Amino acid sequence: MTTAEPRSVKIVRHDASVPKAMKQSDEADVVELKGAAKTRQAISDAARELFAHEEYANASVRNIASKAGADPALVIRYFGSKEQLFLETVQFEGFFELAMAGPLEGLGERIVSALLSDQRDAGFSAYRAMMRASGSEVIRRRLLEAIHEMFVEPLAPRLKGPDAALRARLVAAQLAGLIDGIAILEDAELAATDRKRLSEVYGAALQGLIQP
Amino acid sequence: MTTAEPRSVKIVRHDASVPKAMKQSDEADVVELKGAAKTRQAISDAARELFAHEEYANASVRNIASKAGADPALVIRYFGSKEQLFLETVQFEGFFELAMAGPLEGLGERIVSALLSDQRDAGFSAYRAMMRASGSEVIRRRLLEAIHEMFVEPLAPRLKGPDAALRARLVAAQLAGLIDGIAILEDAELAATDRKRLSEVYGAALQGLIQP
DNA sequence: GTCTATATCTTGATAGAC
DNA sequence: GTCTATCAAGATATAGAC
Repeated sequence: MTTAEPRSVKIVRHDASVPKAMKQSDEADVVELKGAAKTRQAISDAARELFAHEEYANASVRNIASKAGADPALVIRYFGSKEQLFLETVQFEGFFELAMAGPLEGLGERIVSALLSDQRDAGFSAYRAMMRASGSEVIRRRLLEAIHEMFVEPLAPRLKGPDAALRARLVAAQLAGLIDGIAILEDAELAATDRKRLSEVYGAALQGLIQP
Repeated sequence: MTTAEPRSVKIVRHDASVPKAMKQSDEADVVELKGAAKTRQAISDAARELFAHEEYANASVRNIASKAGADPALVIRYFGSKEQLFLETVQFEGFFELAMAGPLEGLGERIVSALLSDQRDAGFSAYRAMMRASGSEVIRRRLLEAIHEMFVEPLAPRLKGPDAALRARLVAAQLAGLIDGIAILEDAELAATDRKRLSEVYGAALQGLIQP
């Protein structure tokens, strides 16, 4: 079943496959993967996909290996454990940075809008996967850290008035609640709502905490 | 091939030391349950407790039975399946009704305040349990129904202005995000925040959707 | 480097003795 | 009514042949 054919695949290498040594060049260089590196990448991709759409308990090592066209034993061999594999593959991307970069005026609407356009991408999936796996303390803490890094830390220093840190954290909470409804509970009415309208209405609620 | 060796590790029966005062609930404890009804009740209580604090996959039938001091076979016998047991035990209570009953003025703050005082009760636990088990479509739908019954349906008809139904749904989303932070991710900073201050700040954000 | 084979454990659920 | 005994399936993880 597995490809004994020595075909190589072009991928963009991030820091995921780099153990500990810091790369001097921070450009994402395109490399040709062969052998173990290729297999490892295939496992990583398959894991990201399965963790995103399946339940944590259901995304088994066997299923991941099968989807990757690799052997289950290699999954453990390369990543140590299933939980470690989860932590290395399920990550957020900086898709809020653009929205966050602009002025405080209209920021609430831009954040919601950015979230809604990510619907098929990594943001929703990572949050859903981590919430469903939040019985694990390691994963729970990872998600909490991500929330602080993505929202509270960039946003809090910019907010005027009292309780800036608290308000920044609560903006993140508002967003989390929206993801709960759309991406986790799959609320059909919410998903069917016009994005622009949703961005306006909910964005105004966020804005109420950003500029009280 | 199960263990032919007579191991000493077994399920400890608590018959000799049954904790009579397990729950001090002031409801319906006047009736002494006996036999099957008593066992069923013990299983139900243990399940509610375990589903609330453990991961769904980790709250096994065996663990539930062990905690209830009953036999694992009886769990299935009485409730049919693990999922059915979940649906029969994990339920919301109407703890928002009081807050919802008052005037629209200050409703946001009252809702948040009601939520925060429930911290140890059924509301938080049920939401956390259902979110973590949201890989099951049945459970996912149950939670979505509860959100609509508790929030959208009572609230939407009272809201003035456009998008009343959407705004009511989004108020529920705001609340869900707060529960995510406090009860699921166990954000220490959020939990340590003064309740009154939190009710005021986040309540104002809710109020922005209730009375735009 | 990869995969076959398996060890070990746990799950939900069932059958039948007591 | 309760529990012993067990099933069949599936999980993670490991050892060692190729």
